Amino acid sequence: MHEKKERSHELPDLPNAQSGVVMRFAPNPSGPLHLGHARASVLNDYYVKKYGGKFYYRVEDTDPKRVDPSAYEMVSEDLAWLGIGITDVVYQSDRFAIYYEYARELLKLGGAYMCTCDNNEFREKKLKKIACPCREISVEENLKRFDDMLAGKYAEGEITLRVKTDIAHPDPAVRDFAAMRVLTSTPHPRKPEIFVYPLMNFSVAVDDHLLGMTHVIRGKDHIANTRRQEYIYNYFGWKMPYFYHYGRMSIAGLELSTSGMRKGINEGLYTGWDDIHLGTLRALARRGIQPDAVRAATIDIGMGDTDISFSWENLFAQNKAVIDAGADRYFFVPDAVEVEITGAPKTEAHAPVYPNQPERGERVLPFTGRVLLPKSEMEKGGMLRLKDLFNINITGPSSAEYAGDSLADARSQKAAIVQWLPVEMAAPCSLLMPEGILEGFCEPAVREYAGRIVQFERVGFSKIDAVNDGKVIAYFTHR
RNA sequence: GCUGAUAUAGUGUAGUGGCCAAUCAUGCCGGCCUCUCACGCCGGCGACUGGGGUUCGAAUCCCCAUAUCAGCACCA
Repeated sequence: MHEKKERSHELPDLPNAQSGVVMRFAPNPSGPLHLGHARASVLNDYYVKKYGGKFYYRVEDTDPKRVDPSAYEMVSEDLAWLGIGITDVVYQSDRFAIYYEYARELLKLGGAYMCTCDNNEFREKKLKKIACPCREISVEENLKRFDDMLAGKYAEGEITLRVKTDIAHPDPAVRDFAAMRVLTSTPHPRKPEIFVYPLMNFSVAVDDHLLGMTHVIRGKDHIANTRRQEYIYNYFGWKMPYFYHYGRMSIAGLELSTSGMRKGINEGLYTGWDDIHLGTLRALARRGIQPDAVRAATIDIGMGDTDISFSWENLFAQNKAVIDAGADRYFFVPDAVEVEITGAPKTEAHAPVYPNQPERGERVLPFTGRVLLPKSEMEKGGMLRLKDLFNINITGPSSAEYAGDSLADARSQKAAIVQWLPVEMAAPCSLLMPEGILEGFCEPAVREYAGRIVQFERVGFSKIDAVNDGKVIAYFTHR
């Protein structure tokens, strides 16, 4: 009756994976992980768990301008929360010497050159399929320029290591792409002495090979990069990993870019990285979304290259399947009005903590004459059934009279069965929803649920975020 | 503009020439259960972007159109 269904399907097999795989999750440490990262990490993690092998968390911090030092720790926390099975951690900022070594090697192979042309001029030539003069300089001159670069003889922007591809390649994106440059304006938070930085395509190709990646699953924004990296593999005679590129994912009404979220935080639009309106994993966690639900929803989406608009419905449905059985039921009365009920006997209500499992116990709510009811229900007038108590007929904005105990009567009159609270047994409670804050009262027992999820009957699942001086702060999860 | 990719119900997904008058999940509607509009159960609704081909036969292959997306950075 309350068994969890297996709701996520299997992903297709990977080629040459039966004896194990080596994969990686390689984000730029610019902020905490969000739903987009969840897809990258979960898909790769799925296959490492399926086939066994290694899973690298590779920190791609080769652009000091894009490093937020606090992100190093946040990403690790987020990966742990998501249950990603990282086996090895690598910082690219520990590997500059390796990149220099392979860059020198590539120059010797004639697979790259040191370009001193103006960037904009190069770009214009490239679009016209015209090679720049630097492309023809000798290996010796290239190596000299390279050594001079490492010796600090070139200022920022004066020199670029370019990989020689095909200057007339039909795709302008792959023509002699940049692989290394000088950058002195921003010191690296971990390596302040460094001023020559590899660009993503170079460091990624070198590391993917050196670390022995067998399969790479990443977004389709990297399709052109894969083609570029292929040149590096070919120059060195390396074997390419299998590459997969999943499509773009958007979520209605959600900012998914780290820079966009940071901007919003700085402008005061959001309270922080875990603001209820954001798609970061920490925001989802705070709202009561479970890592297993994120995983299931992500695997359900799979790695198709179609662009998709991810919908909250699917994530919420997965999450509900995860949390329902563990969520005790309580009353929360939003926008409460105090109602005097006349003619009723002193009695008490016994409500189950979880209807499908009576053994979990019951909540006892005494009735002594005055109760709190949702304003919206009172305004309807007519008969109401106070759940697990008795019926009332509404006689005014804050008054009602006893109308018998019969549940059958309430049913036959189609009276709403509503949540209520004794006035003397009500804890103030703020329910934070994306649309705003719902003020009201809940059962005092909810104060014991900090950090856990309850279901407020007829309202929805809620994560109890904190209890301050007896006041409950809850985050609405979903219905 | 150039290069590449994709197009199945509201959303996500399965389907790689006949077993597809198309799968599963979610959503919505109806019913059952139930002192929650939860959980569970039953039933229903709802899709192959368009047009040409190829073939005995196409959601599946080819071409064109349209739409969407990605890249064309000294970001990742």
